[in-house]
Amino acid sequence: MDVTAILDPLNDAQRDAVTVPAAPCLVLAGAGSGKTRVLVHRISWLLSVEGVTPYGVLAVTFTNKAAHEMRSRIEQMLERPLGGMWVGTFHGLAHRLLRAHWQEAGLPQTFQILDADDQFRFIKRLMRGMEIDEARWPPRQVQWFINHYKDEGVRSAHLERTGDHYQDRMIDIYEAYEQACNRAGLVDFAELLLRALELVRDNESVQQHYHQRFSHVLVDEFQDTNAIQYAWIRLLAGESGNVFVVGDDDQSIYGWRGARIENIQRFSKDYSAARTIRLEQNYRSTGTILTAANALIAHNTGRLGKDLWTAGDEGELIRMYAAYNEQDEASFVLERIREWVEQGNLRAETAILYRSNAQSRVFEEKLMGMGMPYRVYGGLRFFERAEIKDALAYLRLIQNHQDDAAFERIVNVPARGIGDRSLTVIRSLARERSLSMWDACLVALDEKPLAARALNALSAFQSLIRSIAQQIEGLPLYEQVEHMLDGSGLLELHRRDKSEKAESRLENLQELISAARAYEPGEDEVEMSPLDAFLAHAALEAGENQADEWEDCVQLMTMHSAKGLEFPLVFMCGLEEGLFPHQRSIEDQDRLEEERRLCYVGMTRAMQQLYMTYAESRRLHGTEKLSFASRFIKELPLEQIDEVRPVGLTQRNASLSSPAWQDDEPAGFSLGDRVMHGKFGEGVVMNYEGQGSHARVQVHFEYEGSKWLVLAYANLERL
DNA sequence: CGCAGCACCTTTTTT
DNA sequence: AGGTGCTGCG
Repeated sequence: MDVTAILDPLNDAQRDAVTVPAAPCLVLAGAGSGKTRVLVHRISWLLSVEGVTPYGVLAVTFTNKAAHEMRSRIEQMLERPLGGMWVGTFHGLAHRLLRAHWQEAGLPQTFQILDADDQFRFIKRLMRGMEIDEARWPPRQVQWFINHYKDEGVRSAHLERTGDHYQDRMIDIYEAYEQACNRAGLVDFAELLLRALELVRDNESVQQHYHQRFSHVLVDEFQDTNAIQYAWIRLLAGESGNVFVVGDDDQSIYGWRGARIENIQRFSKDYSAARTIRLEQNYRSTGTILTAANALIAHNTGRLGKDLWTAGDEGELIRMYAAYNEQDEASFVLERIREWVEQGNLRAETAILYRSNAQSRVFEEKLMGMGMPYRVYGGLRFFERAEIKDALAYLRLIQNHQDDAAFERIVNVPARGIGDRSLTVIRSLARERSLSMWDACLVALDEKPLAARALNALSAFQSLIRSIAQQIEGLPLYEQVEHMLDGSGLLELHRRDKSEKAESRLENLQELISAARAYEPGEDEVEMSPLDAFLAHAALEAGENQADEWEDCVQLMTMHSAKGLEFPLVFMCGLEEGLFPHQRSIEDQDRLEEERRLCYVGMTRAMQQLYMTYAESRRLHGTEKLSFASRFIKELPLEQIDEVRPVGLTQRNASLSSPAWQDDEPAGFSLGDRVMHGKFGEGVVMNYEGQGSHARVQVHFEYEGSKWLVLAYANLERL
């Protein structure tokens, strides 16, 4: 391999990172600075210049997409397949470890993976069995509680009961959940990571093996790692290992699901010899966009610090549009897209970004109306559809009769006379004797605590599962799926249903057969049965967000899902206080800063042109609400902004001299100030408008909620 | 057992 | 507003 091919396309900082001598290294890679390129070239460098074998390399990402892309780009560069190298997601690799060492990990060989939805249902069922009041302990919160602690590496046994009834009961449920999962051979997403960590940590020989094996560990999107993922990296790489992590603290937007932005700071402490390399040259956006994005993110505190720059043009100003309402906002955006397309550009080059999914609606209606093709990201993925999950549950139960989650899901789908009454009896039997539902059925058939009719139904169900299991043994995977669909009655169930939805469900089930036919186990899955591998694949890689034929479409997505993508023309919509930053994040400094990072992520998606819009009035949850321009707009430098005025000026803020969103801060108060009010108590300044004696501030009070106060009368005291 | 009507909630999402 | 999930009835 020619070294020049690896180094020539790189700038100085990138080259530094790619060729850094084997030692811990932190690469702070700004948006659009060639992060993936650095990772790919780094690995190529290690393999072709440093003489590292693929076998010794571990590369971890968060998403399957990133993992696939990384692998294929390395292979393309080196012009050979890279057997032996571990490239995958945290969860995928953890799964691989657990499959390889299922005995040491204390799992049954046929253990199955619970996705978030499976886990939720399972928790709910479990709580019913425990007769826990779902109003006091909402299953959502229980799920959050369990995952939160698992993400921190804390098991129920580590938690102390303090006498706080709420907390203690949570721990009880957590404990029962762990037991139920163990009994059923089920592993949720957080468990994959925790269990794999414990496996490597507590098992000397396993640890030795992987330490020796992985001379180089590389991590993508490091700012998104949670506590356990970080522990995992340290454990696998060893204290002085060659860890090469790439991330951007300014793009950390997943704190709410456990990501620890502090891991970036911690890295330099834990690996004191670590070099830090900054990639600040941006290859994506215009100078104008970068200047504005830099200015915005500068409002955050505790950054590692980084300013993006470009060798390219300043480009056009950022266009700001104050819409009258959300309808007007959508019309404005779509009109601009129409012009863009008329000028001979692609629809697929444009993206409409918003903070929350509900905002897509207006755009969709209008796009539909004008016959413009579009694609909305997000929503249910293939393997998450109800009919597909039913089918998978059959396969799981066939594979492992102890799988209670699967059992509960399909025991009466299609209806076969096993009602709630019967199930309640079976559940309590299972609980009393620590049995799986399946085994509890066997006991019930023996002890007959139910009417003969119910018992017959249960017995028939078990025979059905057994007989399908028997029939499909040894068949090719897709025939196994085919047989199951037929034998279970699932196909028949949807065939009989004459609704439109049932038709698409049938199509999806057909598609499942095709997916099984097309499925090829990865190199790490060859030792599993094809069916187990397929089931794991379905859970870990839920499939495309939407089956997309490559039609030229306008792209609609949340700013979260836009991360990592780029578009020549970007619209950021709904930049209003309460929507973005979201109401729930406004009062907490850390969460507000995460919102600001999200705004930064959104802005840095734009290559050539960026539009930002807000609506002065918006219909949300059925009610009309007046709103104010987002503080993020006010944080952008005016020099980079071109205000697009509607033809007949907007209702409020009609002055032409200063931008519509820019009110002067009222004397003595700025956003985020803590204030005291004689009657309402303590609060935080959230917004302001007007001037002089008309100046008003919006204050969020601890107990009274948000209020608009006229400064001249309110007599606020700053704290 | 299935369906209809009603209360409830509503940020972001990957694995 | 709109979807979801639960309750109560036939």
